[in-house]
Amino acid sequence: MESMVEENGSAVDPLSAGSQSGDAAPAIATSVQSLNRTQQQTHHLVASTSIVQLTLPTSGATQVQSVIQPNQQSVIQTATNIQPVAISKGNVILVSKPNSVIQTAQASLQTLQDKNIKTAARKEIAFNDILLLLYFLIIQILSFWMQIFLNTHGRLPPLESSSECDSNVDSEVSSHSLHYQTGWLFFSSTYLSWLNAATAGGAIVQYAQGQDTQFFVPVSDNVPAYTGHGVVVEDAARKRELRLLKNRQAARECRRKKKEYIKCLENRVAILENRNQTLIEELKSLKQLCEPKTD
DNA sequence: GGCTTCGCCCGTCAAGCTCT
DNA sequence: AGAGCTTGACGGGCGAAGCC
Repeated sequence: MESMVEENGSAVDPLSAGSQSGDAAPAIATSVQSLNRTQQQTHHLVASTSIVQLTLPTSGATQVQSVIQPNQQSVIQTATNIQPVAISKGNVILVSKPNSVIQTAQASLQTLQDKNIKTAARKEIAFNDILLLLYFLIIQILSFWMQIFLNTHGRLPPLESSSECDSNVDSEVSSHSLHYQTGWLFFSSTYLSWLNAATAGGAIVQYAQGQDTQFFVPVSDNVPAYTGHGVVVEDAARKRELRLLKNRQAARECRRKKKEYIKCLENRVAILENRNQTLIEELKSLKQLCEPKTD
């Protein structure tokens, strides 16, 4: 991943560069230097959402500076009171250096923390989207298969062990022209507890233990279209759900990138305004120096 | 307290673009 | 050509702030 940290005022366009590679994340203009420079360590810079996030070595102090570097032939001089900041792995950089172009107001600390919480919550929502889709598919398949079984047997499928089940269900299913693929998920009416566990970020799959009505649900990587009694059940709904899910995630990512881009532009504005002001002041001082003394 | 407005975020649709 | 991706546009939900 390429880092998109601005250095010396040259900004990187997060949309033009980041969107191409797909994994590059833009960062707010903040250059990072390790005090342990001799080791030539490459620090991994990640900017999820709008927050500069660094993945740094666990040891060693890290110095955070503004885009204005010291010892440079620039009209903008760096303040000398740079405070080394020890950064633990995965922490968020908050620039708070006096006289820096980039100032992190104290009030924005809370904002960043809130955004962290919101970002985490949205990631969980995205994860739950997948689980809900999975749940939706399972319920759909389950309902259809149960209906077929009920129509032909007048009862629910019996309680059977999973090892016996494969062949039994196979014959039942094939006799009813129910095409299915590999993988049988042992399913029961206790699936709600499984769902709760899954949506809570816990277990992915829990098999029921058979104290109540149990049945089997065909599950495959590609949920097939079923043919029962000559009626072809299209998987258009499944495709639509998948498309909506992907577009939902794409929209989130698009908005995130746009916000990053806007923040980057705002930062460039701040830098250029500061530089402009400094140049004006330097021009004034030079004019005063060049003016002939009149006294 | 109830209402209106505003800002923000989200999901969805559709059009354009890219890739295979 | 078609599938998939990206993004602008639109509408809805929700919370905060202001007004009565």
